[in-house]
Amino acid sequence: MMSKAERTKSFIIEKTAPIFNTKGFAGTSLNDMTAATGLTKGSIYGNFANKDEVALAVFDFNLQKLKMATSRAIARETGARAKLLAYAGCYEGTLFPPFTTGGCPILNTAVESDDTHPALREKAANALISWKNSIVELINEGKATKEFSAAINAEQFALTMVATVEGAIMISRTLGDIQILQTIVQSLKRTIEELK
Amino acid sequence: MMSKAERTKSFIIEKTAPIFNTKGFAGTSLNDMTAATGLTKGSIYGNFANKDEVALAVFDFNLQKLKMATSRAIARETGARAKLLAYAGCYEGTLFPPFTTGGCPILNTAVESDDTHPALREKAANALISWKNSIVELINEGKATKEFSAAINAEQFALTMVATVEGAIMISRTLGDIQILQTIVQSLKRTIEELK
Amino acid sequence: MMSKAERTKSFIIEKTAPIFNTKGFAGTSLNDMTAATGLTKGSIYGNFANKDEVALAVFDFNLQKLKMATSRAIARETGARAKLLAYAGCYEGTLFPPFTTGGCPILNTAVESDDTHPALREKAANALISWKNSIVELINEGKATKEFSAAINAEQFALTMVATVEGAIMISRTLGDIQILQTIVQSLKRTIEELK
Amino acid sequence: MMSKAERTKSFIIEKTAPIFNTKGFAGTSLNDMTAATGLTKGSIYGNFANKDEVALAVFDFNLQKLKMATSRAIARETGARAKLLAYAGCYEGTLFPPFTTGGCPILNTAVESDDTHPALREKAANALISWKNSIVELINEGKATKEFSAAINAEQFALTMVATVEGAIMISRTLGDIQILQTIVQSLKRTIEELK
DNA sequence: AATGAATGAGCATTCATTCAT
DNA sequence: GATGAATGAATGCTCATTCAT
Repeated sequence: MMSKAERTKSFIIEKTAPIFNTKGFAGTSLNDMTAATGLTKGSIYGNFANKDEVALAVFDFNLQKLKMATSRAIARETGARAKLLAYAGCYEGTLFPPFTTGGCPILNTAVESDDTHPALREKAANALISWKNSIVELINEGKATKEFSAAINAEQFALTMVATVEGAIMISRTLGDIQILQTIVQSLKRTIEELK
Repeated sequence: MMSKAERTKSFIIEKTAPIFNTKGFAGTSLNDMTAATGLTKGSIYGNFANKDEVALAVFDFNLQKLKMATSRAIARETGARAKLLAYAGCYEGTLFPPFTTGGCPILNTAVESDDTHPALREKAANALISWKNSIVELINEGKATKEFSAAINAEQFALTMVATVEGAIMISRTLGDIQILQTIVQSLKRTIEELK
Repeated sequence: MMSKAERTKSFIIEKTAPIFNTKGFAGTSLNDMTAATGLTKGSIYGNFANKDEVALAVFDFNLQKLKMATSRAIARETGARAKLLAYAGCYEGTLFPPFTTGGCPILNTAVESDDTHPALREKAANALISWKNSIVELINEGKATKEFSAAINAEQFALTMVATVEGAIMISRTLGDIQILQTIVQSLKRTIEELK
Repeated sequence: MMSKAERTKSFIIEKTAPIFNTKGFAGTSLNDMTAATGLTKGSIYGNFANKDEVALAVFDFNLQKLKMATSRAIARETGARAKLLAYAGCYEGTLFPPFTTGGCPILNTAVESDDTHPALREKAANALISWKNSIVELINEGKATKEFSAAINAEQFALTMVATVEGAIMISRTLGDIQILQTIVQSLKRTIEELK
């Protein structure tokens, strides 16, 4: 069972996660955090060493949510191609409210932190690598079952797929038009279907 | 010829552009701006109404630089396919120092501003649309000259291409590895070459 | 035998004494105190009403240590002059680590508290008076045994001696040079030797 | 003529000097400083980089005042012994309000900063050394004019004199009794008079 | 057109203290 | 008797902005 401290930490993380994902790390103030949680500054500092620690925990929380959504979507399918298609598809439903507020946390964190916040940047980098690796693995499984040709450059394909999805989310949110995300994902799905 | 005021405005824009693109709008302080220009706060406020106005002008400046680089790359080539390939290729050299500091200004601005700064968000949105439209136009030219099949969904292709490039820049910068941008752009180029 | 509560109180006093003497009353935080003792804030407040109470007890503890060192040094000698010389001499070994950390607690407390903390100021004042009085007593003993002339102004001599020792400690610690304390104490000893 | 900035800096220094000398560096808050000056925090930070810089400037200001008082007292006299006596005497009038609030700034700064604030500690150390040196110089002048024997250990005498005066101020202020300072200084004066 | 100086709201963080368990 | 968790006021400092000169 969870201790009081663990419960409060989780509570702070859950309540501040959408704010960090919307306003960014620098844009989220301690006042925003007390307003969202109803707690005092002292209480937040009693549970986390500083704002950085909260932000890092929030990133982990957001990432965990994302990973669970994708792995659930993949688990439903059988066959490497079907799993890959499910992978591509699940971002349409996942990265918009109410499931997620403020867009893709990996994208947001990566862009804000790359020149300014090394600890967050590294977390975003690891998330991107792990995402890419899980796609590479799916392709290798497909190669093993002869669904895919052994000639496919799995690394290159995976990187391109991740790039396309992230770029699609960015464009879609900037133009305020979910349709665009769907259009680009549809294009990605065709590429997967045609993969030999 | 430029008036004194116009010259000072340009000077402020040029000197602060790399800072805004690196630290973001919220992360760039008036102190950063006076340090970069050697001017006083009063002088900056004598030439711009507020920090927003500088940021908007800086975005226009960064975008203009980007557009000139791409249009120059395209002008060199003949034929729609060759121009499209040149388009894809030119980001490799353009979005890293010394030409650009801090990555792609459209991406950075879009991600920071989408939920927080409507005026900047709109500028980023317009830049994305105009970028996509110029690709659509190239494809339509290719259709006219029979280089490309009339069946191609130009809108979808253009959006996907922009998304892939922007995502590639993000991943590449987050992992601190230019090679990744090249890998993804290579994949994009093959798609363009195979376009029928 | 000591009760549990008394033992904990003593433990807190011993562990925080060097911190109070080094950082001062205002400069020592409850966090410093929990770090030094390994106890929680609640535990400290369970044994003392507040930070003031700890500081007052710490002063008594430091003073007690000092008094024991001087009375032991004096007890070893016979004759008023010899005892006076021993008195002057013992500060050289007493007021530096490991015996004492942070210098003379009377001096430190007096200077910090004189305008800001009446309760501590009074404790320091009493310590100075009692110190002076014990010197006056030694001189009077010397007068009784004809070691010293009855004409000596004992009060004035004692005050000057205390002032000189305290000033010497201050200079020595500020310049980071124990030699200075020895030089001044040597000068004081000569005055005592020449006392008629 | 003084610039506005220089005048404001001086104003801040003059108004906060008695507070720093009374409450100490750590005990003086920015709020104390705004209350004493009537200025805002922003204005103070526009004129000084941080609280440290104000404290250092305040120390210099206090020291300057002290030095002017002593050098004026010495200048009035002729002969090394007379100057030395004047030196000893002038502390009685100088280190109490209205001339000085909070006691001797060298003593206060030295005791507070020796283990906690290296920059202030060094300023206090330099002040002590310079004070001692000026006494050494007076003694050497007396040796040159045959007022004093060449056998006097000037260094030792000067250190003892500084120690005695500083200790006297401390005791006097802690007991809240100016008489004590006078008693000790009288004892010091007799030592000077008897100096051969 | 530019400067120097000021403002006051806001920032992240630390403080001594309390109290239910 | 001790703990873990919370409080809210205070800390030193930075912010974008203003305006008399």
